Amino acid sequence: MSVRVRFAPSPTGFLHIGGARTALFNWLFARHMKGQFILRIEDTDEVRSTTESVKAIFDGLRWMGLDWDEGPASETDTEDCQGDYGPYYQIQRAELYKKYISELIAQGRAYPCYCTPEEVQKMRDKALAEKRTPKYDGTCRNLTTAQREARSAVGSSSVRFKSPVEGVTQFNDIIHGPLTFENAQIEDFVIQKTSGIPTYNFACVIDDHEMCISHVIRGDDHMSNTPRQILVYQALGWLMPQFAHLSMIMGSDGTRLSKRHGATSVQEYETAGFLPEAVRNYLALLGWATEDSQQLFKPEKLIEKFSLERCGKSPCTFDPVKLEWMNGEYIRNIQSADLTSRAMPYIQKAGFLEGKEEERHSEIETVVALEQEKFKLLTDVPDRIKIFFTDVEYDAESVEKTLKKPDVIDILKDVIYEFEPINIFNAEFTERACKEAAKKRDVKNGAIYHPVRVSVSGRTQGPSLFHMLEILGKEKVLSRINSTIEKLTQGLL
RNA sequence: GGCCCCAUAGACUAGUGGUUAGGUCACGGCCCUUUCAAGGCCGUAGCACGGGUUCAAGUCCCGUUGGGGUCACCA
Repeated sequence: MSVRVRFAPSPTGFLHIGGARTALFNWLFARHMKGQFILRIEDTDEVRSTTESVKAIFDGLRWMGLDWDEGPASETDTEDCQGDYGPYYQIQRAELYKKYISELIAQGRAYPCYCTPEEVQKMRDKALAEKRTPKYDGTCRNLTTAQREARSAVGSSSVRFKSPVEGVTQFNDIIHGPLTFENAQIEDFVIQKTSGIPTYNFACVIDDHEMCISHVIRGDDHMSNTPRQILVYQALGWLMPQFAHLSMIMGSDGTRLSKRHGATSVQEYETAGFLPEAVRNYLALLGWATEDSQQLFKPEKLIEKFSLERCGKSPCTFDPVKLEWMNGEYIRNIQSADLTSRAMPYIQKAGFLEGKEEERHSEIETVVALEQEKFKLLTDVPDRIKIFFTDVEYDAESVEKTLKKPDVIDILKDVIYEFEPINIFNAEFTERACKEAAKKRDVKNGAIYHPVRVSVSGRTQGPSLFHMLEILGKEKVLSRINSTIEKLTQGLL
């Protein structure tokens, strides 16, 4: 039997980092097993589902590089899909669910319930007040045909699944092993709302079966839903898929990852300058590891080595610091041309090239390459390369530390004296010239280097000095140093 | 509270009865270096606790504690 897995988000918000991890594990498993990865939109929540969320989910998955073999092909046209098991929006599969609801009612495995949400809520409150487990009391479970007819004449109904009152429901989770739940704990849950729309626990089963899903890989917050779903499989006489429940991702304080832990949507990570392959690599390591605890994987290696059996059972904490480290690793390891194109949107956003980014592409690439090993985020790129393209912005602290020392003006003048005759203004000759200046003044090289750095770049931190000078060119370097001398003389710094 | 799951350093984890408990991030030190990085070397730090089983337990069993999940006409 071929492997078919699905990612089935409900479109009620952006693509959350936890959802992205679930999608990734499904995708890795599908690719590893040479199976199918299916995207299904679970939009049975009529009030919270939005098309913006559908788009956000698509964008997030595409950015992560998680392509789906079957699923919606368009976020706007819900009819448009790829794959033979569509439609992939649940709201369009209403007839299918109705068919099975009728079947279950006919078999006596489900029944219409005329209790209103308010009445049910009252039961719940009462149970809680008496410290009992809230559970539907079964008012409508044993109605006679006559009673049913009478009640349906005056009002519409929801449909409840008739859960067994005794026995246990078991399944063998790929990650957790054998799991057992007592049926007595499971109430007669609603499978069709009064609106006629099925609930999650029902629609999910119908679709997983109809779409021939072989493995259900999802967060372990769904673990307690599983016995309910299994009951539905059994009632319908269907074989159930294999289940694999992934551990939850937590924030640094041990609570469920949420807004107050910082960025939680993959879109925010894109904006912050992360590379999708780094995010993917990091997320893969949250709850999964190889025998040798390898950290960095080429994309095809991740697919090759991934296995559900090696997924961990315990919850894990999301660590943004390690993600940043990993992003830096990826940035260092791609071609500088590639880095430059990926950083381009962030450079454009910074705005200092005023729309001339494309025509100055090769210049940019040169300086990006110079600084490549220092970037952790793509958003670091504009900040580090800016000095090559804009006028010097003097950093107050750097000025204080290096330009406010005695003799600095004379030192800079000496440097100009040494630089002026240089014809080939490259790293080698500028370094030689600076050393010469140091020698003549009988000072340490650093006494020359630091003032030069600050006068041409405005700060103490930056690229390798002589390479920076070479790229800047003789004309710019001399004019920046002269301008610094002038400002110093006039007391403007 | 009921039910379910989980438990190796601050974080992610390797480990399937016999290991000096390994790797990665973070942290500290040293080296390299004009700066910031990167890199190299070294280091601090861990089997939650208590009972069993066994010649031998991080590893198996039970309990305790702690953490998480879930108890909707949300998914």
